[in-house]
Amino acid sequence: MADPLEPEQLATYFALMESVSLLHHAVEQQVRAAGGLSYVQFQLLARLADTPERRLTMTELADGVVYSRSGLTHQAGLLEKAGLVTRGPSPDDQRATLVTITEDGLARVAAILPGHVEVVRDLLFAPLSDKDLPALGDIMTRVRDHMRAQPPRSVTTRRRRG
Amino acid sequence: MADPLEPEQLATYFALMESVSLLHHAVEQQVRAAGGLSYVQFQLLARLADTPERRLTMTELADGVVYSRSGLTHQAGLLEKAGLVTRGPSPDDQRATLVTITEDGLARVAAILPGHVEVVRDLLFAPLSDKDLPALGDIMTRVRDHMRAQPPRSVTTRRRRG
DNA sequence: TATTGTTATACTCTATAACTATA
DNA sequence: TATAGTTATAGAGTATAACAATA
Repeated sequence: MADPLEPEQLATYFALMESVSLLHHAVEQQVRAAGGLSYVQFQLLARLADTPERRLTMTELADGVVYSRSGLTHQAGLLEKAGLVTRGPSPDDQRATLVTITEDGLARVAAILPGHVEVVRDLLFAPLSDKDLPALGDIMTRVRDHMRAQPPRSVTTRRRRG
Repeated sequence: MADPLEPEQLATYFALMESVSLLHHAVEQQVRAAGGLSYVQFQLLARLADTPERRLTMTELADGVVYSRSGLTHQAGLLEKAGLVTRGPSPDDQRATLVTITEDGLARVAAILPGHVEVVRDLLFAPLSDKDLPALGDIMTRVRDHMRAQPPRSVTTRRRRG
């Protein structure tokens, strides 16, 4: 289990991390320039906009975007202060908070999206062939699902070598 | 140019970003638990360790890891204070600072690496087939090289639609 | 003039722990 | 007891602008 990665694995890992770092940096700038939001805030809004009901509980909203409850509370507070979402109690579960995207929030997403798509296309998809797209999509979907299924693997839970 | 991404592109983009976000979070925790470093600090050390001379100028060191000079100065200062690197003038260019990894720095990298590799293998490579690895490596290498070749694309430089 | 790097500063993000309230 | 969320707080990361020194 302590075997080193093969050189090809290592190179692939590094290429993946650096590519996404560069892409993240680029879209972060675009989102901030076009909409005055951080990428995390944009992701949260985009997620809400993509929901039929246009609302999610805090826990649902956090999933995959933010890794601490307090962090999400903070970001949701900023979005609410900016008038892009509202927060209210859930009828189903009195403990839960329903976050709903406002018209302004939808407009903000719409204002950011075209430029965002342009950056992603120019940086990520431009160098890919027609064959690469489904291959990458298939691989990354599988990887994501695998990671989601993993136990949180928090440091405290982590077993050191079996 | 303002055409939306095709659904397959969008799904691929999201899967890529979420996967790497999860992976980044996991390795960040591993690096901090095993070596008391942030991922950026580990990347800087690993980069130095991978160099024949075991030293690079600040500018060379920054490349692809950090996006502001002051940020690198800050991180290099932390690494120096921890005794993991030393900084000194370059004989070739009096303006440049040569950053050299110390024995302690090399030992720190060595202490982190096995667990790091384990996390990467378990999270990223476990769900990949023998065919997927070269495919992903090829694609991400191409994407990275393409992004590196791009003009910085800073917001101020960015042209809006040709 | 352009480049390398540092400093000072300010801001954002994130995480931890303690807490309230509901299931 | 466990879960949903908030608050307060502290720490780390990052970026901007002004600066000094060398090419």
